[in-house]
Amino acid sequence: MTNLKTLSDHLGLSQATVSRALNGYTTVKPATRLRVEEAAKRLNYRPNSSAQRLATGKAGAFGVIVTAGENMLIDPHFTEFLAGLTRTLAESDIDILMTAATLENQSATYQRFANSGKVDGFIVSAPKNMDPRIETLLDMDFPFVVHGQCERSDSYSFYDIDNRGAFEKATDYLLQLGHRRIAILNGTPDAMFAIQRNAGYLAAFEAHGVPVPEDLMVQDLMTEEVGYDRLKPLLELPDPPTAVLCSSMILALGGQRAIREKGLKIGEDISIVSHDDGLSSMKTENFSVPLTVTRSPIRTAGTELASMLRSIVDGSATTPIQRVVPVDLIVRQSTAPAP
Amino acid sequence: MTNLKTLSDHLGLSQATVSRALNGYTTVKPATRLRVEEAAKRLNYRPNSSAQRLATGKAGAFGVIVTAGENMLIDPHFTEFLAGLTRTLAESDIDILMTAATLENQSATYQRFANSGKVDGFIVSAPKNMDPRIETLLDMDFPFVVHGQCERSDSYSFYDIDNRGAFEKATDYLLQLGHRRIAILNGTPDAMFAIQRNAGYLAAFEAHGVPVPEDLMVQDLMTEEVGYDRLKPLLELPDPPTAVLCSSMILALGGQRAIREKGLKIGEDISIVSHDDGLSSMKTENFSVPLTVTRSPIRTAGTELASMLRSIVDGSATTPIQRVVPVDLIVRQSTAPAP
DNA sequence: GCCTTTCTTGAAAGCGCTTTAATTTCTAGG
DNA sequence: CCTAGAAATTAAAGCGCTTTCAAGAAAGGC
Repeated sequence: MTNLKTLSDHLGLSQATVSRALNGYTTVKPATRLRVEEAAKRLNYRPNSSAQRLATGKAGAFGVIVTAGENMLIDPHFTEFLAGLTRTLAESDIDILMTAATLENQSATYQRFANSGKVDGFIVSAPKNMDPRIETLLDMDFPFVVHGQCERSDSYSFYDIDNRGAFEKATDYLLQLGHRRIAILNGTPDAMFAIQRNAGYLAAFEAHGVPVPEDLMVQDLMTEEVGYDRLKPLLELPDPPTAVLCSSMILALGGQRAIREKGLKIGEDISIVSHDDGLSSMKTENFSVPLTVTRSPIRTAGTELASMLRSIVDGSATTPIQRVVPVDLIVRQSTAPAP
Repeated sequence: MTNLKTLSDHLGLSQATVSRALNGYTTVKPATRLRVEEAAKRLNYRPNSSAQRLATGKAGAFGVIVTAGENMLIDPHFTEFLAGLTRTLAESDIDILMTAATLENQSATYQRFANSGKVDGFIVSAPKNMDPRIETLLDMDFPFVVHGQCERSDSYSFYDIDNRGAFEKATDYLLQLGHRRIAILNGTPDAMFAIQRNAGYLAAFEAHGVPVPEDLMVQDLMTEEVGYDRLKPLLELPDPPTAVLCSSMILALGGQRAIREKGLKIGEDISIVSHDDGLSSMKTENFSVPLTVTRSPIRTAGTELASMLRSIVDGSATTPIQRVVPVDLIVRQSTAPAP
């Protein structure tokens, strides 16, 4: 394992010159740099990253802390997001440091990672309403970006899709089709995206002057099981929904099961609109009845947030970067006028 | 940000003593240790991990390198696996360093990570037949564990489920039910698990003295789309399958779609058996017709491999650890005697 | 009370790199 | 040919920790 000393001895140069040559300083004679670079490659020299970090004070890694026990890591959406992150960061030789922390250890873990110099910044996923993690990070004054928008959003960088707009658009579309009994299967009430989507849903009703069917609003975990369990009783109501709005494809999958079991036909007896995060392992256009969706690839969020955090950490961004991107409504066969 | 010097100055002790007290050396007077620990907590002292690593030569992290462009990261199975890893490693304060590397950069990335001291060991996922990564790692003589079993498996540590046995069992069960035209939707032919499952499938046919329906053997990516696309034409054959064996729940999902479209009834006209990795976001028992499966939670693989690698790195394991765990066949409603 | 052992603690080297300050080597102007 | 200034290089300090070796303090044996 060649280190700087070996390399510089070998070249008959000082460690300082070799280091500078390798790090692209201009004060090195071009010929020397070439010689150094060639030798480094030949001897397969890799600077020891711990030493480099200790000397520079930079960690060369971003932290992602998942909540143990929460289904974040087992959520295909999160993986897709991670894929985006990884892709962008690999370009700039930044690693992703991942750990699980229990809910109580959350803040402590962020502090430990920051203080121990393991990471240069954090990527915070799935923010909750009044998320304590954001408070912690702001207090620590440590770089971070958030996937999602929440309170105090003026003071930090985030990237989010227009959740509210998306669901307002979708609800509006269903209302225009004549639906009145529109169910919504949404995420848990603490999740910011769920709050925002609910708000969009409500706004559309208000705009149409139609009373909100509050008995059809569901906020729960986003699993297939829940989609099934929660929609099923709604379909048994004397006045069942004629349309269902789902916050995720996984929920839609469960909803479909309930609908099919009830003997209803999707796109005829009942309409479905789902949000589609563009999971590559399963596509909404391939559902037995292709789904009408509000679509926004969650992977893009990963790539965007990665480069945002990068520019914050390297100092090229001085003020918070904040982006909210619009979401398209893609109409397919799962929606039809109200029966 | 308190460092060792601040802390020791504060205590009126030397850095050496404080360090020893904090790292559990026995040669420190109990009273002193207590005093140090108390002060460390009060001053919120976190040893700088770069310095610690530089001094000890340990990285305190395991590497997971995913192949960019492959669907590994976007594969829910992989996330579930990661969840297992994370969970176990969090206990021992080991981080997971994740990067994506293109297929060509694969070996170079492993070397870079190992030589730069970023990680103490690697966890290799989804090994291929004659996987070059394993060669690279063996050549480097760097600690690693593999999720899956392949050639030269005597020389390294791995954890795997009994893929061959599982699919032999499943195929045998279908053959006993009188099925002869049994389709198999398997992973790509380079994946070790797919090779092993195919072998199990073939072995069962051989044991029953039944000719293998080679026209019904599919090896492809494991996506919903592929499941649909590849099963659909088989169902149109003059002599269509009466049973389908799927290598993943996702494939089964696509297969179901084709079957349903054809108007066949699962568990009556056609049987399905799938492998079930125990994904928590979607359960095979909740399929509209609950699936008969060979089941083995992939998350367990994560926890097991993590602790295996841990004991290899800390030296408590001297010879390769190798585990192949049996897989249960769980019979539900998706299988019935051949029509 | 003195010397040997056993406990504790401290001084200092070293991990491998970056970077500032100092030094040497060139280049060019007079 | 000498010298000031620029260019290239080096020496050495330092990043924050661990750990070896040495030393001082306490304890036990005679």
